[in-house]
Amino acid sequence: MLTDRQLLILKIIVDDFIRSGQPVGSRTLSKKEQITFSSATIRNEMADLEELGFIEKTHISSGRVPSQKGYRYYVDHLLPPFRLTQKDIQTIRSIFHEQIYELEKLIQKSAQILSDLTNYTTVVLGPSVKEHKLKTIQIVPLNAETAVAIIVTDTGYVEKHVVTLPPSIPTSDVEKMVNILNDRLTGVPLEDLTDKIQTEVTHVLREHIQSYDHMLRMISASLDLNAPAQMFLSGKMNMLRQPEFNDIDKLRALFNVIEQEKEFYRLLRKHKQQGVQVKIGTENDVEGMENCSLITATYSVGGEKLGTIAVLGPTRMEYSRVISLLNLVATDLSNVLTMWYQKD
Amino acid sequence: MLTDRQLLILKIIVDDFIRSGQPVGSRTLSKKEQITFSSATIRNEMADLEELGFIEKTHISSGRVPSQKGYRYYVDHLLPPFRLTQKDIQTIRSIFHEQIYELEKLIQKSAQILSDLTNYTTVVLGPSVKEHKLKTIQIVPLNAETAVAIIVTDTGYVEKHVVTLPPSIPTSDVEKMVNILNDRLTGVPLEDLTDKIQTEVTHVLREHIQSYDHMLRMISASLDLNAPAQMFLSGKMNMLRQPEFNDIDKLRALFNVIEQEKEFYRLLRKHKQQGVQVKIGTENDVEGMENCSLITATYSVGGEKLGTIAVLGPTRMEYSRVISLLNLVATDLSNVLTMWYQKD
DNA sequence: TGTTAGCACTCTAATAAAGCGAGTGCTAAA
DNA sequence: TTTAGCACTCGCTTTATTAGAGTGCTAACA
Repeated sequence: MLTDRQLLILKIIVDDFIRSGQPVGSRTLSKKEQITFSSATIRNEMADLEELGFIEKTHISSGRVPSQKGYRYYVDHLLPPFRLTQKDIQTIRSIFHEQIYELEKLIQKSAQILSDLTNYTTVVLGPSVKEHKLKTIQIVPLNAETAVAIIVTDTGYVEKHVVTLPPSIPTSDVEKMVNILNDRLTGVPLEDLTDKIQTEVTHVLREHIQSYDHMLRMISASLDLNAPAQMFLSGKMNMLRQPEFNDIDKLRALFNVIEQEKEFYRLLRKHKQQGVQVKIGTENDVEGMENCSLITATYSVGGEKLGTIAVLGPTRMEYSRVISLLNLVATDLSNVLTMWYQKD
Repeated sequence: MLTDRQLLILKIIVDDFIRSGQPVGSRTLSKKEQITFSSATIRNEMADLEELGFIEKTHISSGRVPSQKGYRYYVDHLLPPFRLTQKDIQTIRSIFHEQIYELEKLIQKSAQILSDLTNYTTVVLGPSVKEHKLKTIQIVPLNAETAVAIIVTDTGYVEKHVVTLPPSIPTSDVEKMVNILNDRLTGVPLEDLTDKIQTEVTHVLREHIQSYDHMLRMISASLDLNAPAQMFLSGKMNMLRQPEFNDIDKLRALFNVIEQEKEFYRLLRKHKQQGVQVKIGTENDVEGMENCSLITATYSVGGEKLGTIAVLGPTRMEYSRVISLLNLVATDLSNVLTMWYQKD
């Protein structure tokens, strides 16, 4: 559909605009060494490209700027191969050289490095804990009335919850209950806990424990894990440095979205299959993100998706570089996690 | 030193400027009902006030704006009594009506409500966990090589740390160790743990446990609590709405400080004694906070300071209202916490 | 037939000029 | 001591002007 010359021109326009942020004119283009024809020819080609919707003018006599469709085509067909510098690679690898054994910390660190390297914002969707299996439940009484209920999963995830104890319950009962719970529930995925308690634990408790109903309510409350997967954002303030958000109103609109987090949650969850995905401008279908692109990748253990890691930047984004960086982080992260969890 | 009339004028200028954000001229002032004299008189008085350094002009023929000294005097001597609305009071009280049993959540909620009510940014310095006493240590093995070490304090604070286990250590040894640690260390303030382990636990462990040195190192690592007290920020983005930060560069400078967090840590720790403290502009002695004021208050249990809660806003801040709100939150928070911890 | 030089034209952004209005300081009168 | 009056200052907005970058179109060229 597009001639080679048109592709060349489109590619250079996008590259140049991503680099400079300025609309690209025919004269500027004609000076590029890859270009062997005159500015007049370029003008003709640009008029065609504009008619086809790949580029647009900011005003009637301005240079051209990639349209959303133009970016899309660029990302799909024209992306120049990008060689990460050794320094970038080393910076990323350094995350995994440190002795970090906690999933959350590892994820946070990844997000931070990625946002530092790209100068954009990184969003990570942590793994849903629902599928993690219970390792142990502990109830630590603090005083006569309150206790901390602690849940540990096979992945090392720890959740705590301060609860009230029934008045004057014997300590032995608490211990008994903890034993029963651990006996029956170890290895059960967190999302099934409530059911399992209903079907298997209630009747046992009823036999052995005073005021078992209060205790049950309490334990159910602390197991109320309808909490969505954790999300980590890093480098929000990098957006302050993007010239497209020099306008305070655009900035406000953007941060409204960013602070919501809800939308990101939705967007990141959408990404199911492997590989890197690029969503440009309105493709994200979020108000306030018209001028942003979101590049997402999943990380996984042994092929099974754990979560999503994404970079948010202006549509005028260094796609090539960001995709490479994101890819590296995601695969490294997956590798490390796969190693971790294959030990079991 | 200042005549009553000068005080009146100063007060109205500050009030009006805080309200409107516009320099206040003699004509505007003369229309206020409290003012019984002419604009010419006001001009004379304003010239004096300016000479004394309480107000300044933004340019040679502009209205007057409070100087830092002016704000200082206003806060120290002219603060109008502020009656919180019933609605504000109820909103704040609602924090404490909910069944929250966790210190962190309570603090976060307080910060959030305070930033919502004021439209400024709230910073809270959580209690230092150093003085909390150990309730229990648990070590939950995850697989052959790793385990989660969990520390619970008497305040319900939980800290976890994933650690590596010595190769092929018997489970019984881990249990033994946990028993020994709990035996010897329960009730010890966290900050003394390392010492206590050195003096009291090492020799016992040596007798009973294989590869006790690895275990010791491991447990020490997970007790490495030189982590500073937690800090919570809420409502950072409220600053976007302050007209003084409409300028993108000022905004950047401000967020540089906010994101650092280090400076806040320093500032909030400085506040030792009871009561509300107001630091205006350069009084904070932090680059980038010249246009900001920080109002701090401490919260405490039974008179003993636990942490600090603060509101950050532009120097053109609703001092009266913020002080009242902050006061209410801090005292309510103190009351609730005192109730909690007097149960022991 | 595709390419290019040339040119008139358009529009932005930067700069200058002009007028308005809010506010000041000073003077002289009450 | 207070106030009315007035000349003056400056920021802000509006209007004009200009320079420059870029375009589309036409006609000539290979």
